[in-house]
Amino acid sequence: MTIQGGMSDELANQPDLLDPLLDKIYLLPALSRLALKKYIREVSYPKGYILLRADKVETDIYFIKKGIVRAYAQTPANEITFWFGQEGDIVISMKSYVENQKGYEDVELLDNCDLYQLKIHDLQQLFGQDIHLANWGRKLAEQELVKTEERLISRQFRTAGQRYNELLQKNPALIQRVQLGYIASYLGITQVSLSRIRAELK
Amino acid sequence: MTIQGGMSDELANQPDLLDPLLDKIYLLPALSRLALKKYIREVSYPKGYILLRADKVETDIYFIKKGIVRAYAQTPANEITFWFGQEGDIVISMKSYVENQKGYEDVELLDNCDLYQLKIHDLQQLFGQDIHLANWGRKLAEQELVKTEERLISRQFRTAGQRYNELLQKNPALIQRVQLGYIASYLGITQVSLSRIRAELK
DNA sequence: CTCATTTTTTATCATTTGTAAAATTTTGTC
DNA sequence: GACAAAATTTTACAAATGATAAAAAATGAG
Repeated sequence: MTIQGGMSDELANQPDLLDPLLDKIYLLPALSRLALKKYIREVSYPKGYILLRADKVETDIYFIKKGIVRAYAQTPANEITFWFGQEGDIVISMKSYVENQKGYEDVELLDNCDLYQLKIHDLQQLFGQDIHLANWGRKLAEQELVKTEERLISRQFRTAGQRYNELLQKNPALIQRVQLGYIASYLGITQVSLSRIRAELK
Repeated sequence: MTIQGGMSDELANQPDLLDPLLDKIYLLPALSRLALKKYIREVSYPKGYILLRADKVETDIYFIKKGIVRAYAQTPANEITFWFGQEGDIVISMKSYVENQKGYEDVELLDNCDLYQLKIHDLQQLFGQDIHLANWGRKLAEQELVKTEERLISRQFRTAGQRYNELLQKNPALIQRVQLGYIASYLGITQVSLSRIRAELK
């Protein structure tokens, strides 16, 4: 079986991790899914690569096939990490995607990463043409919205110590994969404070 | 001129504040907008009324025509206000809307309020039928997402004092309309701390 | 394996923020 | 306008967090 269209051989030939990723958002009819996949290509970048830049209107969004990334913002005083992305997560500059404006964040690869790349422009064209893809895009935004709301609530309702424990429970792998300085920043405390919290747990 | 369909006379007869509210999200073709408005009705509730409840899967969403509301969550220790809504804002339990699950929040009316009410079920039906409404729903989620992200960033990047000043500048009316205890909670500090911040500004 | 570099922890002190209680101001009702 | 209730500010003290520096541990290159 061959798949027609602009899809790369690379993408067509390997066991497909993309389909479940797309369907997790919203179950698409086969034709709509194919139409979308025509515009998706796979890319790899090395550890340390800056995938998105705060001073730029980004033109692409990414799905993480393999690897881990962090989003951070530069402030006059220091640098604040406010998001980690792992396998299955979506990397978007929301400001670019929604408002065509510069975002807040740089996104840095903390590992060598394999990514699925998709042009925002192509996606928006599809939204106007295919009701299933329009609803897929709706669910994409809605699911990110719930996740973002959960992060906001966690931050507003829980102390840094509680949030660290929450992270330990829900995502123990993250703490193995990411250095504690970034995690402290993510929790909104200094690395010294995080050390104190960790010391209390022993 | 008469408008056919299920729209109430009340809604049809008054100067329409609803159209601009709907179009601000995403400019709809006339037919799609009419299809949507058929399911929207206007309701009023008094100050103190609890519009959404944390322990309930909510079935409706609301647009605020007139008035001001707050969302808060009950914690074992106390009550945390984490959102204010005013004219033009949308009141949704995102967990109910997106995942059909209980949310975190009660929403209390801080004034007598006029609201536009819309059943989530009806809206979701429309999303499957009309690509323009599907894209309207997409933009609704996307715009709320950017707003939520901005609240998260504000909270993570700025001190309570900075955030109070930001609020003073961007939304001075809010501070007039809402008691400071709620605003302190919203800023993530005690009322005593907020008093200290306000005292320093004089 | 060893050394240099980076990351994490520990210790000390200064600052900020919270808690509790009292004093003051504002609001709403009769 | 006077009173009661609610909201806000002030004060004093306690607890938590940050800044800085130094020690310890972990990581990585040769």
